Amino acid sequence: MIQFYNTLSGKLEPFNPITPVEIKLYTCGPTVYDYSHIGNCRAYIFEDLLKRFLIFKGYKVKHVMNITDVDDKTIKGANAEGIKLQEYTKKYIDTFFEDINVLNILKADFYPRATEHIQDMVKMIKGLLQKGYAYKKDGSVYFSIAKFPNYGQLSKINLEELKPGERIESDEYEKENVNDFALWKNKKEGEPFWETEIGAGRPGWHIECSVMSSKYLGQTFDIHCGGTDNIFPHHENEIAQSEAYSGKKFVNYWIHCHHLIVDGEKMSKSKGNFFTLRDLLNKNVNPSILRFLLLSTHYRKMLNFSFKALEQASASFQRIKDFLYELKNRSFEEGENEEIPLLIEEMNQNFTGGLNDDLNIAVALRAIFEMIRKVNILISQGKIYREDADKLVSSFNSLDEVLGVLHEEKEEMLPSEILKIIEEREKARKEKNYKLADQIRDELLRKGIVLEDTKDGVRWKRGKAKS
RNA sequence: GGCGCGGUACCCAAGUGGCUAAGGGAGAGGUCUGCAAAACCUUGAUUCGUCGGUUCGAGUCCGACCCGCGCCUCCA
Repeated sequence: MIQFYNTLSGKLEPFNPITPVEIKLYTCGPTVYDYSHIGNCRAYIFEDLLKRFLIFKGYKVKHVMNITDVDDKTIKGANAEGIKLQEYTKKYIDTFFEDINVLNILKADFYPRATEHIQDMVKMIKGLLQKGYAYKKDGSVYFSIAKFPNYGQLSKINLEELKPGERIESDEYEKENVNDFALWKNKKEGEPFWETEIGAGRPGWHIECSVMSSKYLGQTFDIHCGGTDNIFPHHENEIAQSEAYSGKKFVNYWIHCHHLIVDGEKMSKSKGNFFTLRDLLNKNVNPSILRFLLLSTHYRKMLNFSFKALEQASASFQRIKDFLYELKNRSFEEGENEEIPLLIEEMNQNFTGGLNDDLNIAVALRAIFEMIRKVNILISQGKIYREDADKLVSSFNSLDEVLGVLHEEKEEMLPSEILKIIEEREKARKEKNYKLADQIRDELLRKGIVLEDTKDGVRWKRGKAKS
């Protein structure tokens, strides 16, 4: 049985899909005004883990992720560069796809864009006007939260106690109630707009998710994900719009991941601790290791990113890689150990059991590390045979359908000059010229290449460049 | 102010009523090795922020307090 923490109820709940045939999943996608930062990456990776796990459990998943390509920030960005909105957002849409690809995130089935669903939005807004949930004012359309008594159910916010804040003054739109939110924003100087039945203007932010989720997944669907900051007001407003319009429950399970902080502080550009994925790749951070790090903290816990944490994750990750390398490359005798299938079964049980429990990743990873230790002991006792090694490798590959980190990148080739150097060293070793051999080894170490002399010959791997 | 999260070994971190408190990293010891490195094995908290309480029994429940952090109208 799978259970998830549902923000709506504030409790762990058994997961019961609307139809077991196919789970309908909606995840809040990027606003394409900048490169993905590592906080975005964490959210995407969490959603990917969730989705992969559901697939691993045998479900089909229909996944929709929106792309917000018109909003205050994209407009501002395009204007700042003096280019058309589409031209501006295209760049970040492209880089978004590059980023999720680098992180080995499974593709969604649909990536609907706000600008391509204006007519659908107009239709929903018209419906809300007709039903009396929305009103027009100075060319804009607002949702009247006073008409929706359940407002606040997701965020547990009591509107009477919500202090309006200073934002009212800076808001140039007139609303009946400060907490009402815009469904449609009147045309404004210097902003793109659409001529529609409800007037010339552009959509408010929340309406796109309500429209596009129901269009592709139906008016009631299973899971909606996002970061905790989206709970209020974005997701609260989505519920209000969608349920007012359809009269049906919008989403059964709201699953939110917590934020990421850097060195114990909120990540912000002004603090200089703001990292995009690109920044890290430029620092030669291995994306699999980054994925492993972002994956290994439970999604509802705040994740403290630091370069020290990255190093620890790297060492931990390397332990798994070394184990698999050993299984694949060591020469084992023919035969099999009947204990192995039992150990594999135990690992699978523990791994799946952990993830069943609200994606408890720590328990799942423990299952893997316990397996590694047990098998390493058997290897040192000579009790692992060729077939066992093969079975173990394929069992790890199977679990990696969920983790998405171990998959073998293409066998990396070293530059031929370095291969030549390694050969030279081998020759020196055969001639017992250990002084030269050690010299060469140190030289390669400085270049970040670690050599290991094993019984089955020399092995190299990437390490940290040491001076 | 409102809502919420967390404080478990040097670091990260699981565990939410009951055998000896997971796992990973670092450290230490050992195996292997020409020596190394790497890898592998072994090793770690009489104790779970503080103080009370409930209970036969609490890190785990209740209360108070201390500390750190996040969100609160467009930042995942």
